Amino acid sequence: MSVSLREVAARAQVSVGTVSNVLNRPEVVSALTLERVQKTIKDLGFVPNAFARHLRAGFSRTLGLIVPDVANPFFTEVARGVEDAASKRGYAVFLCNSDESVKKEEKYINVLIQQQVRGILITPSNRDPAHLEALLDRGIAVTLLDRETKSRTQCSVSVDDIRGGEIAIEYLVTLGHRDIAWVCGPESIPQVADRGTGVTNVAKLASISIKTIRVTLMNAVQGEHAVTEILSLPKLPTAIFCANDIVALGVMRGLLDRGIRIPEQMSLIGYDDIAFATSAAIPLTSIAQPAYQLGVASAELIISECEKGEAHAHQQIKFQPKLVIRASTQKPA
Amino acid sequence: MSVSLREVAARAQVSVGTVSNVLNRPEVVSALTLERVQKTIKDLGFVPNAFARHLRAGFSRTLGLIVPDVANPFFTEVARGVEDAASKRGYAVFLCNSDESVKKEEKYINVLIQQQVRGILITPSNRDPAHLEALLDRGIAVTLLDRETKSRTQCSVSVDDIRGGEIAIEYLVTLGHRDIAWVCGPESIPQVADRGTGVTNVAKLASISIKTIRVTLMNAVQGEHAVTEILSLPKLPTAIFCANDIVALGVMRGLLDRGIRIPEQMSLIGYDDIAFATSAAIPLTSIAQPAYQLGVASAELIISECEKGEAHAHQQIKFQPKLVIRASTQKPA
DNA sequence: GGTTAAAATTGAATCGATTCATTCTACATA
DNA sequence: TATGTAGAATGAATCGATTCAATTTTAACC
Repeated sequence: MSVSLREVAARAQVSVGTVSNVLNRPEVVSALTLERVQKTIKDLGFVPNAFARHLRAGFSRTLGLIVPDVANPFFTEVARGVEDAASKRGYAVFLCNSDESVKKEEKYINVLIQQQVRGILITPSNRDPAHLEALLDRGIAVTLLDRETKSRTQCSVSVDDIRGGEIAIEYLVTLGHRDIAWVCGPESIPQVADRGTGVTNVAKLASISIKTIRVTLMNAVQGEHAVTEILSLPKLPTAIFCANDIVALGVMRGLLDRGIRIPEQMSLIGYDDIAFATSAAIPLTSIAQPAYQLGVASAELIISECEKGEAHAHQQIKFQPKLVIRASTQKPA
Repeated sequence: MSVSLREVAARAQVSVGTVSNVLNRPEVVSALTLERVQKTIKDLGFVPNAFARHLRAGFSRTLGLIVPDVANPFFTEVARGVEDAASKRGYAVFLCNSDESVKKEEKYINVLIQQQVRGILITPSNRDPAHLEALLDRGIAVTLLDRETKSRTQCSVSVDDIRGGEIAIEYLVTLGHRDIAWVCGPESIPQVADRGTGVTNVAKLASISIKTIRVTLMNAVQGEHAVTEILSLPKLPTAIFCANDIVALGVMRGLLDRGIRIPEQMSLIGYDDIAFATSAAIPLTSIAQPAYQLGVASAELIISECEKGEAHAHQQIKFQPKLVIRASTQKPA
């Protein structure tokens, strides 16, 4: 079936130890032997068995990445960043999709433990990720992704979601809006909660009141449904801020279907600034997050933790969101 | 660090063989012992080391999935299908992104060999995936994804891209269009080539000539660039068919920027029917492919191949594409 | 040629779960 | 009491790469 190091050794007339040295410490092998063994490796098409290697070493060069929804372009970008950075350092990545379900998340964590991953990058589904601490005892590093932690036993890479919420509402207020609806997902999602906090902060300062519409899932269909609720509000808002772009695109569709003009009759802001925001019916104003950077930073952080061990200092990296103005917002009528 | 089976055995006062039996053949263990050992496993938080297990077994329960672009929602959907199906059967999946580069693809194949994956699902970047045959000698099953194969040593799951190209042009011709532009990617991408064949087939039948615009990468920016080329055509087409939705969205933006109205002045069809096609500036008519199904089918196929071994009969599954009509197409002016 | 230090090579032990031939137990039957 | 048998439990050998103490080879010098 597959060629083992032992066979290479036999064929090249050297010991297994030497072949191992050729692979891992070529500098201690004589030039002649090195060349001969390398040729044999090539001839036989030998690829070392990562299982055996890591079984002995006690750890692997694989990472796990658990995100709530790969179908969301924001997380796809994050995943690309993680992958690129990991692959550059010789790490392979298991990508898992928790679908915002705590149960699925736990299942995947177990799978990843079995696979002996060296570290797990996770955007946890529940607010209090205490169960993650247990991983550390297993020697598995954990870095929170798109989520801040107060715990000093983990790294985290996040974007300032409170500030993001603030920026959005500040911008709308500056435009002159005073009746604003905030379409958000479950309070249990920390990103949503934080953006909501930002919304409230600014609302207080500007002494306006903001209507909260809560959807159960952050997808386009739910966004479309939210429109009905918005339109039945006692006082019609002049602007809508959505917890992410996907929901915003749903809301947009709902509004346009009912003949409501954007931005003339209703301004609309999303969150994430996914690539498709530009191609939307009305190019969508949004709060941009450095998704790819988020992925890269988190992968580098966790790999550094894996390799430096004790010498590693846990870090909390926080990126800043940015307002990207497009056609879906303007002054209220 | 991590608890080994040996420690469980010691603590439960049984032999390692018995613990192993508890895990893999509980029916041969007496009820009393079974319970005691299971309790110990729980107490100690023991999770079997997949490396050691698979090293001995000679194979793993992991699959590799190599796609040209995870950022493309079509492939994201495929990946979800693969993941769901694999996870249901207890398999973990490495997701790799080849970026349409043969070099990256080869690099990932090597990584996957090292990780001892049981099978690889791949949408190959080059047309003649001869190098994949070599994987079979390693005992790694290979299933082509979104790509047909004539080779009877592999399974394949694909969508009839020729038919897809035909459907699109047939529809445009039926509407009355006779001047059509076909915006496609590199000829080296088989899906593109096949769709092109479909385009040509129908063009011949209807005796119309179709202008081919080739972009180097299948992304929105390239689509936008293609518009310049289209508009400089000696005879302006009345309809454009794009090789995928992402490119189509780019073309749409390019057209709208220049004040060309869709569909009044120009009809536009995409391919893939990604979720965002609905939310586009002009909801996009597209050729739908059962992406999720594609993923599920391919994962089930390869797992069946892995587990049945010789008894497995290689299959070529082919799905049919479907026309989804939205607002971006109508009769020519 | 002899001595010694440095360089190169060797190969048995190891990682942890599985396998399977062997041993042990319990219990029914002669 | 002796015998047979099914059921349960055992533990050494195994998978393949790595490690490292021990050994062999090479080079350098007097």
